[in-house]
Amino acid sequence: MTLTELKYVLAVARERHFGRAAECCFVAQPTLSVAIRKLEEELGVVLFERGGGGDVSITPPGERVLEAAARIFELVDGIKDQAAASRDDLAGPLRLGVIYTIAPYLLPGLIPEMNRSAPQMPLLLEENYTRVLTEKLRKGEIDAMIVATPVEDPGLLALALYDEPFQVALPAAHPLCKKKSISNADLEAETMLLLGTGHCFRDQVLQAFPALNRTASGGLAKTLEGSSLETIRYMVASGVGVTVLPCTATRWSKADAALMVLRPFREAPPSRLVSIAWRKSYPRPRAIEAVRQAALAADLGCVKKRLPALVQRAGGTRK
Amino acid sequence: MTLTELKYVLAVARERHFGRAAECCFVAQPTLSVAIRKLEEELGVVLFERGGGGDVSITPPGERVLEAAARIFELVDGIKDQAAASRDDLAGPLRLGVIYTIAPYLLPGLIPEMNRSAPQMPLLLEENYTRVLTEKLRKGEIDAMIVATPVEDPGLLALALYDEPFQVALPAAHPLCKKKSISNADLEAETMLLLGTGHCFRDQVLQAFPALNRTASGGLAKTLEGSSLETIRYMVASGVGVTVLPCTATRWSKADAALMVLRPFREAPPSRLVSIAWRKSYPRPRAIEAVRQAALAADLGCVKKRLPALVQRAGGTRK
DNA sequence: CTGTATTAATAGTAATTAACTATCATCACG
DNA sequence: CGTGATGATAGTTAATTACTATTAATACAG
Repeated sequence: MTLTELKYVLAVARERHFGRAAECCFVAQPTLSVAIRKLEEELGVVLFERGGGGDVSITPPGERVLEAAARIFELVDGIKDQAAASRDDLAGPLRLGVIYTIAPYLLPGLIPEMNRSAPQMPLLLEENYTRVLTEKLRKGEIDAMIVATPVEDPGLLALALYDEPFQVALPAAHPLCKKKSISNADLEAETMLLLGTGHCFRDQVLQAFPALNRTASGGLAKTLEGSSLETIRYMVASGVGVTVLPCTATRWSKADAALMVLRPFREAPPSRLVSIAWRKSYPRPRAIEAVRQAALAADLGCVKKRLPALVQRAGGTRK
Repeated sequence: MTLTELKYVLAVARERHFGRAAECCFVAQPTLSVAIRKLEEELGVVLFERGGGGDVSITPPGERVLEAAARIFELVDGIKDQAAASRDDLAGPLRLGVIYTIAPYLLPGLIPEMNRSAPQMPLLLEENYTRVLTEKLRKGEIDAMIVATPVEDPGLLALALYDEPFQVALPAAHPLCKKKSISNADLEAETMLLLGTGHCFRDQVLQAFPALNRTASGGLAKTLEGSSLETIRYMVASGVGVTVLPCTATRWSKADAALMVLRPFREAPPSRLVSIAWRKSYPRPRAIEAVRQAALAADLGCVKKRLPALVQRAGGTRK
């Protein structure tokens, strides 16, 4: 049984005439004769009674085939309609994961931009660690992620969004406030507040200032498990210690500004590269591109936007 | 879009693996790759995400195709099941027309026989005139008819069932009762009770005794419009006149036997040939045969059953 | 009754489509 | 880095489908 045969059955039943039915189907009459006889032989049932000179009439079993065939073609049309509706990459939800240290600062600018540029594509958002997001992305549990580490997974693609320099945040009363800029040596002598393990930003700060990594042995860094950058910011404001923040996390209120001071690095400032990543096989590339464009359009203050040309291709180590 | 393609979609979705899905479908793996890509291109939508080394996952639009495809195959299976059920000629109702002067005498014997030989084939019965039944048979409004005139319609086939001789029915007090048999001359002198126009039996009696046809000019025949043979029988019993009956209509009760007498014809007895007819194109020949066998098996007393060999082919005049 | 027109079936051929074998590209895993 | 597994691709063969031409059967007109 084929859909073509069923289509012919519908046409013959409708026209009650093989010749006219053939015209409707844009085929020659013998095509219908052969196709319908083939189906009749397959089913072992005569579907039409060909009355010599008179017209063709449908038999009771033919009637039943007809009903089912009509419903089959409703479903076929439904498939085509839904496919046409799905053809737009920017339709249907996109599951987007964003790491903890980016989401609160990027999303307020990204979401309105997406609502404008892709109103038919609701974002299903998830905040999590890079490691978890990468795993979920691989498994297809999310469709894209925005992270701040190089994405080297084979099977994933990534594009850089922006470069985010770090700055030093000091309590307003801190002695270092007197300096215009902070040297690495200055910083390494302070009590540094850090995010808990798992946060990539913690690792990035530790990598930039290896000397901080002396916690166990009398420690200059203080790890705050289960915290967020916002929590750390409040602790700085209350004078507990100093910290390093990505610049997107440094746009605070006037009230906060009275309690905290920002200082640039004297030496080459550390920074992190924020990228969007997705499965190489993900079938909606334009959806990714829309998110990328929205991220580039979002007002993030201090960051250096990356041009499309600066593509960071994942799976880099091996050629 | 073809049913084969949809079958492959179901298999790949079920197995999440092109190779295994191909095995399930008893085809080679490239067949699936090509077929599914063809469908994806036709729909303009990616149905499966082929994840490099990992397994295959289905996309949201693929999911929707899957659901529709599953329902399509339910309907396809339904078609096959119903076709299998319809394959038996002796299943499903048979619309049988029988003329007024046969039905009351044949059906009491035919129906139980049919219930025995074809219990899955209910008979939808209609009593009517030969002319009306023939028209309905041609139009496909009934499937077969039992009549007593030669069926000459091209497009129809017929087989003789039995030969039904006529007999004379007289009121018990009638002078002719004294005779052992009735001559045509005797009969033509009597007041003959006849069915109304339209009944073929009326015409057959008039044809056998042309002298009766003098109604207008002082009439020896009395036409009873809208009556049945039973009504005529009662009128004979009440002494209104004599009549001629087919022998199947002469099996009456003892009470009736006290009021009416049957006499054979002296000369070659007139008779009528009862046949079953159907459209040449009717697709259930075994259903017709079952009715024919049941009619031959029915106990009709006096008739001469026709053997299958004595086929009366319709549309006879032209070779 | 005979020729003509109509309609579906059949035969034979051409075109299209589907499937197979062999091979390749990609990626996961020791 | 090889090795094994997986899906894609290429080229060929087989099967199916559709077409043209013709036939058979019937209805209809003269």
